[in-house]
Amino acid sequence: MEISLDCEIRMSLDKISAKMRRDYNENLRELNLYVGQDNLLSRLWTSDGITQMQLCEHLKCEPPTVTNMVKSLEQNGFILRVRDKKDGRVMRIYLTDEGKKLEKPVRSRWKQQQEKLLNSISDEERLIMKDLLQRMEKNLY
Amino acid sequence: MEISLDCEIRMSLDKISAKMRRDYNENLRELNLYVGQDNLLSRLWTSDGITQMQLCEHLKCEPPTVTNMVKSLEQNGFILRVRDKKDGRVMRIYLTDEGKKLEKPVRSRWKQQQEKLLNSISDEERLIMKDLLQRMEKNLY
DNA sequence: CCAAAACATTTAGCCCGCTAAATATATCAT
DNA sequence: ATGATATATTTAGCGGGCTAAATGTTTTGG
Repeated sequence: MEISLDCEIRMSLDKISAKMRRDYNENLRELNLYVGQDNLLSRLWTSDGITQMQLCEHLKCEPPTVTNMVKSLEQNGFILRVRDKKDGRVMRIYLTDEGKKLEKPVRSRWKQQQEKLLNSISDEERLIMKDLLQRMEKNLY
Repeated sequence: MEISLDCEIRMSLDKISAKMRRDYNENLRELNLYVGQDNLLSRLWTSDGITQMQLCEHLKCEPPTVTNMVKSLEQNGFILRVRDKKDGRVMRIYLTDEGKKLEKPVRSRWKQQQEKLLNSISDEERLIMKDLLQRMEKNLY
């Protein structure tokens, strides 16, 4: 296997993720969100009242990152931070009504961007892609 | 096509790129580089003396981003910024000897990370992957 | 020739993500 | 019961990337 081919895969991944990130960010600004915040909210739409540490694990990022994201989302009225009554160290994060309302428009934007990305790529190819990506993901951990 | 499958592709891409970025960043710290700076240097290894605008185009990022990266790389002694004599608006970027010396160790780290990512993925699969990724890349632009 | 438009870069200020260190609370072991 | 340790979060400060606005230089059109 040529090094150039490896490079092309690496570079393609880089470019795709960077471009997607920019596009999502631009797109989410209409909802007063920044890229990354949608993933945090997405976890809360499944079930809220979880701790910041649980968000860290889900988002695979560090505690200070969650602190900042949560602060911004709270200031914009999408979530509430409530100190746990039994364990005073813990903050539990709840969705506000405004935060719940974002689920539909965010999912719609996800779907739209996914279709743009996967345009002209067949169902079979999508399955192959999914498999390969998941194997690559495992390789990294 | 199920929305869930699209989501899995999107999420896998997200996770892979985020993890790769973190790993590269950690790895490059040994060379006193930050992730992203390797790509800028990589363009210069091909040929230096190019302008910041040309770096913008190559890196597909905005002028202020290049300003900051270039400032940091200059402070660390890897590049030189020289004002163009014919067009006083333009800064031309040159590699220092230290900057040139980074090519080998950076390429070695790229190769290492690529092999980690593509571990257990056959040559045929790599070709398929490359093709699919390049089609996806085109879709975004 | 000179004012207006175009262009390259910089500055200021965000957010994401990080690390190191600080803070606050809870638990554990003596 | 209390000092040490563990855990959750925050603060400070950095770099990548962005936008909006400022600066400085060049080009252009009347």
